[in-house]
Amino acid sequence: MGRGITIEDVARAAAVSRQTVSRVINHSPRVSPEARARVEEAITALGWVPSLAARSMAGGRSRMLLAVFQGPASGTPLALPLDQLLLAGTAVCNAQGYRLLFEQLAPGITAAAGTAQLAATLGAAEPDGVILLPPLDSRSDLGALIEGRGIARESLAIAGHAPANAGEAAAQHLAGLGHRQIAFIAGAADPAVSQFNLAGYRRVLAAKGSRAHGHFVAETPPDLGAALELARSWLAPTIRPTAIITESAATALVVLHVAATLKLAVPRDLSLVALEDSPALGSSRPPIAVLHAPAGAPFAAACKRLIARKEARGESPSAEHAALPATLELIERASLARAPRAI
Amino acid sequence: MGRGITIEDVARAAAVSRQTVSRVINHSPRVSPEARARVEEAITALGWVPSLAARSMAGGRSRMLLAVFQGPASGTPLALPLDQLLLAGTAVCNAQGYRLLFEQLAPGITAAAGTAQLAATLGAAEPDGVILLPPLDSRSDLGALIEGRGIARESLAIAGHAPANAGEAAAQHLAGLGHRQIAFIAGAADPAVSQFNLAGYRRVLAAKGSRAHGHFVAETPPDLGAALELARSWLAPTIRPTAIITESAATALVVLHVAATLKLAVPRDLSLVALEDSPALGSSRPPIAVLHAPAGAPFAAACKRLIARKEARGESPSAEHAALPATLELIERASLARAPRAI
DNA sequence: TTGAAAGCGCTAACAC
DNA sequence: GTGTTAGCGCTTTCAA
Repeated sequence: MGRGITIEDVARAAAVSRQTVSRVINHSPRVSPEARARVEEAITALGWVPSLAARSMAGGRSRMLLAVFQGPASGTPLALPLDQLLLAGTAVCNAQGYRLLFEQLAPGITAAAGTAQLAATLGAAEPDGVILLPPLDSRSDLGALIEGRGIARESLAIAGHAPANAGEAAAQHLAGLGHRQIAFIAGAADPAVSQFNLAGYRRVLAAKGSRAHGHFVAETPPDLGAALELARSWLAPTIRPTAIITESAATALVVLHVAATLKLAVPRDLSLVALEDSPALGSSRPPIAVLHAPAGAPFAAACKRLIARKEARGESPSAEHAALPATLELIERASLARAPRAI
Repeated sequence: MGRGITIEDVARAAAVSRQTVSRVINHSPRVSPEARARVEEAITALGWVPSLAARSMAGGRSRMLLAVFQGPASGTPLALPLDQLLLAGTAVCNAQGYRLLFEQLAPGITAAAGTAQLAATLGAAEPDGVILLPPLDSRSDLGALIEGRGIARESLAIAGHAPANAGEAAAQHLAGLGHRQIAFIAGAADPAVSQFNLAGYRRVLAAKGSRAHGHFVAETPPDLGAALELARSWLAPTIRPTAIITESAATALVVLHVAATLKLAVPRDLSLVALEDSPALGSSRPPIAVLHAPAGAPFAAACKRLIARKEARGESPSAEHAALPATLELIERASLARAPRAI
């Protein structure tokens, strides 16, 4: 039905010129209140929505952002929480009248072919801004290509690829609660990430003069059986951790279960933090706290910044493109408490 | 650098008119081989990529598909494997020169507001086709809105919302392997899905004359402790299931662990199938088979069909929009075997 | 087989 | 403040 309504129709209905309609939808101050009112009324009456394609052609702004990521090797699980990015990103973009497009660079693709693919997309879609997702954020050739076209760029660094260290932060937080006997159980999908977190954890304990990292560390992801045994062997003795950091959500649940069987109350006798979230952690008894890098928020922030740059007519494409600091988020849940007085 | 190359530049370089260039990129047969060759050479030489916006305006085809989904209520995990859809969808679309856009309808949004939001997006982006993702696939008002604009539509039905019943299929498969004592442990995020699977499972067992569904069924998702107990209580006795279906991946791992402690060999003494995949299932010993509805494939198929309809100049928007049958995929892994002779 | 003309719907300059 | 004039880069007629 509504197909075919143009700015012309709106202009006629409001008895103004197309330009005035254009000024209204572009928030130009140079429109009289009366005209503006008539135009807005006509717009809603007709249900008109300006065509992105037309605006793109005429205005030189596509109101479109492009997020580029590296596709997973076949069978490999994707390292990126794409759904979170999509959710957070589209929400921000849509709110500002922008669209967000995702572009997948084939996993095993050569540098040259990848550049070509991106170049093609840039040419076709003419995005107003591009976000390079890890591990592409470090590809300077892609960055150069983008900025060479005069397009704004942001690079997203997230957990594991990032300066922020969840292992360190978790240990720090627990130490702040008075804990000294803090354990760590690896379980990240990527061993490199585990090493990174582990190093951070060790740093904190060393700084606090604790030697728990000598006794209470599992460097490799345990399966269910191993995790059960491990937790039992740590928690049954009198000298035991008062807090445990687990990289995987599953292991956190195992620890919780073992604690329960040993009559250890969480969080009174044992604090628990996972470095990975999962719905199950929120519904366990008690729910288990999580410290992780929320990918959605920084991504949304990157989108916002790109849009702001365009809106501000700021023609500073190759300006700042600092990688976002990977901020960590602590989901406080009932599994955290101050350390018991003496241990 | 390359910014500003237009069809005009290519035409000049190839010593033809713009039309000829246009014909070449649109695969018109009415171009001489020589002209075509010159044009193609010029295109690659200049690195020209036709502007989507311009093509959209002039041609009436945006080469853009829109996937609409319902956003998750805050805190709620998304019911849709968005990343899989994104991966599979963009791959198919990009291969055909199309783009795929995702639109999120606010979760608690009213029907009217949802329609308005979709209408706005349809007007702005002018997609060539729209895919309604569950649970939006059943919203006839949205379907009508889309087709009213002359836009092709597909609706995707996936697991749980779909005719295909993973519980039934899993039971059927195990029965085909000779199993009669087949157990079922619920664990889907959505209880309605569990009910659905459970019903299917019961149907199969009843048809086979088995009464296992009287003894070996857990209707509510057990937590870790409950799952351990449950598995032990079922597997320790002489009369026990020879196969177990678990809805959650985590529970499958628990069962595997218990079986190991009881010296039951999987799959010799016990077959195992999960209705949810997870990387951990692939790396357990033995790896655990999965039967699930892969969302990516049917979604990609829907994209393909929408594109094909456009390419075929088939102006049959309100034509067939049959919901895709939710196909199930069995990932055969070493956890499946024929039932032991006697039990 | 090819080219010329005429837009698609909107915005950027300019006038008024 | 408002209208007018040109296009943006491509495809669609229609002629040749």
